[in-house]
Amino acid sequence: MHLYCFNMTLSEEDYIKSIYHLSEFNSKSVATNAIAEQMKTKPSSVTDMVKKLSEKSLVNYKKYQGVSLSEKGRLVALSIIRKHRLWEVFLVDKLNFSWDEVHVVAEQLEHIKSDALIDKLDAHLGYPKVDPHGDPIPNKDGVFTKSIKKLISELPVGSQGVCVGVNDSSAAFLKFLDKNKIALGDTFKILEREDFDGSVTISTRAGSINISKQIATNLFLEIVDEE
Amino acid sequence: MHLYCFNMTLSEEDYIKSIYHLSEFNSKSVATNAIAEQMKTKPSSVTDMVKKLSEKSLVNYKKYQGVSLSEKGRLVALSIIRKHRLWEVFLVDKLNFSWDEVHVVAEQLEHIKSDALIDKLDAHLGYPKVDPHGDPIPNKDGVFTKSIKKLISELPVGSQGVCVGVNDSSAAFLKFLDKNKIALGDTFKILEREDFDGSVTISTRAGSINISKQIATNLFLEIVDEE
DNA sequence: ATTTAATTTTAGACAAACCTAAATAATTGT
DNA sequence: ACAATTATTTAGGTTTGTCTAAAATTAAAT
Repeated sequence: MHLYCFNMTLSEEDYIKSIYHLSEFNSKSVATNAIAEQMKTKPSSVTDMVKKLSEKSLVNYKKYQGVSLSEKGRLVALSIIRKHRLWEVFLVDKLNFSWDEVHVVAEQLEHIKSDALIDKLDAHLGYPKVDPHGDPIPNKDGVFTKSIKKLISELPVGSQGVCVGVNDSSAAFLKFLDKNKIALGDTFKILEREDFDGSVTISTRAGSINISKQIATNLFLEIVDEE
Repeated sequence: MHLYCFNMTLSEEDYIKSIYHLSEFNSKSVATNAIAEQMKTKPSSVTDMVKKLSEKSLVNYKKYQGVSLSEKGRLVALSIIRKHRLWEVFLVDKLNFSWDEVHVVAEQLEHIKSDALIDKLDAHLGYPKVDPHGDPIPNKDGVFTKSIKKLISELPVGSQGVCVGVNDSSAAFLKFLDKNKIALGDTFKILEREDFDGSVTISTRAGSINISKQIATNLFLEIVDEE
């Protein structure tokens, strides 16, 4: 038996992905309203769809009790996320897109149905482990190493890690990073944090620089060593 | 004003493409039944859709008189075909798909909406002029050099050309070509044709070989020089 | 030139995915 | 504990793209 079904509509896939992301951290059940907000639809539409997904055993659902993904649903979600992130790597590594442009296009590409395509794309990209934002790419069976990606503002002094992503992906912010010689893949160490303004001094290849709290809350590090 | 509209549904795009292909050679108007057969739907569904496309000025349509693409519709068709063929090149050149596998996947990829994506893909592939089947790739403005691709069986003795495609793309046929050292991109010259069985002698890099009429009716050459 | 056959269109229905408005259940505040 | 608020569901309607069956038009055949 195949792990996930191919006969899913675009809309069904989007709902599954949405539910996955909403329950990614607080692994409780997800509220109808929360899904409606994320999907930019109305709660009544969500109820309709959730019933449908429940009949397909993709979610666990009891009236008024919220929704959670079944194991089957979780695997579907992970296969979509795998595709999304592989396409993002492709767009950045091969087509020279910048971080902030890839999401919208990947949202479309993630729905392409072809196992062979994804296998070959994966090989072509050299079996990447993370996407351009530093998020882990699940393997074929939905297995992935949980990211220990954290915002600089949330890390203690002494932490060291590889810059793997941004929170704010506006053109302005990316331009700022460029000007300050901060790039994806660089290794940083957090040297000092000022209590009064939350600014942080970090060491980079180009020496040490001080970044504002606002910047610190928008840069993700993948932790290598935490003192 | 943009040359083609982005707010088209998947189904609308498929109909436009279908009408384009049906009127590609006999440039008359296309019959409702013909579209229905190609699209694997019923004639009544075609009538509905054709009315809709007519209101959007994508086709010329008068009751009981058949359909033809408007200039606008033709440009939409060519932009879809451009995408389809670029993706086919990508699948073969970069992901190592074989000729016969790419069509189905490209049918999905051709609907991805992003100008930037197609521009960058085009550049990444080195601005190819033809797809893996030897069919020409229209440029951004829908301009393309009409292919002078012909079956070996239809060419006179003395013709010379580059092998650009196959008619029958079965695994068995592709295997046969492989065994006889015939590959896409090879230059052939037609040396002789036997009247009694239609078999043809062609010169290849590896010397001259005789191919049966059946093979000759399944191999396309892009003509370089015709005596 | 009619009749027959084939093609095309209309009319009415259906499923998917959405909507609004009203009803019901759960939660919160006092 | 119970009224008020918020969250969720139901009921009924819309649009898109499909269908079947019947009616209308065109083409073919004798």
